[in-house]
Amino acid sequence: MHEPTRQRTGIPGAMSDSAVAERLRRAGLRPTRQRIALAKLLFDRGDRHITAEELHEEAIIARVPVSLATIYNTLHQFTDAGLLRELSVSGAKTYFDTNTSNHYHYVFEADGRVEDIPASEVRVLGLPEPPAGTRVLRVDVVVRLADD
Amino acid sequence: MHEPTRQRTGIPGAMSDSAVAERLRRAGLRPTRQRIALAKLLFDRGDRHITAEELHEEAIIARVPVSLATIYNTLHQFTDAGLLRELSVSGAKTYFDTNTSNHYHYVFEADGRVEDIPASEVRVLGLPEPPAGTRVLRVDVVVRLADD
DNA sequence: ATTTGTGCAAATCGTTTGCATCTGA
DNA sequence: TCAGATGCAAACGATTTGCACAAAT
Repeated sequence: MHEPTRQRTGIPGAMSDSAVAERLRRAGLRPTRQRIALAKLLFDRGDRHITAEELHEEAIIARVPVSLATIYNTLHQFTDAGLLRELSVSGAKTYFDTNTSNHYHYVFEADGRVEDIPASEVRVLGLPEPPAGTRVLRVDVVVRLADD
Repeated sequence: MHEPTRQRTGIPGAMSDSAVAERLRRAGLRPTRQRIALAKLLFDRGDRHITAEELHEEAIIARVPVSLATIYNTLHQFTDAGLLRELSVSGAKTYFDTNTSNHYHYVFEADGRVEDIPASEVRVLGLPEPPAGTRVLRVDVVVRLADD
């Protein structure tokens, strides 16, 4: 139960409020209390896939009272600002991915969990030209897994 | 009334009721009026991607009064029976694909439309072994397109 | 006769919106 | 100050569910 983790601050996270504020500002977002708090929850822990509901709970636990509406607003603003990526991967809920770089996902059908496909050299070959008048925004690859 | 055309055309469809009934029976489904009617709407026209709402409208137009609840039930039963494939591809609505073979999709972000990637030699290379205790159900590839 | 399917309306779930109230630059 | 954020509750759209009724074997 205890990792050799010296300090939970060796993790990517542990940005100071002002560093987070600066990051938000650079993204064109006014650094409000809620946005700073949510940004820290989102980005202080490396790559994660999180739903609005989950983030809301974390916020409450972290004693950052935010309404669900604000969570949704914030997630979408962060997405528009390029800080997050939206994953539409399983039917119902929407996941937000703190890793906006090019990568692919596992989806565990058993519980709907989403995870990155690790260290992969995954490549998609043989894609035809996109239809006239359109351009490729991105290519999503989802590997659906069932319990063995 | 009259039977203007026995087989509407060379289109895949035009299965007789009894042929459809047989197909349902083979899939382990009791061939009821509604299921037969819906199966014909779904499968008489080659590959399609359709939502519950859309199928409901088609059914009404085809003078097959079915409730939306039954549409949902039927789509899921067909999916469980392997007659359809569920596509969770864009946030809100769920698409059902009458083509259950291995193929990939375009999603037009502009309107959420889904289409098959045509005649493709698409291959996904470099996937790692699935995590212990799991097996790959399938690999989905979605190419998201925006208007140019 | 028994089992299974169907229709309806109400219920649920995730998400969005309208609006009055705050807050940060 | 004052545009922009936030909270709340009501609104929403897609899907599901509970239960009385109807149809298939």
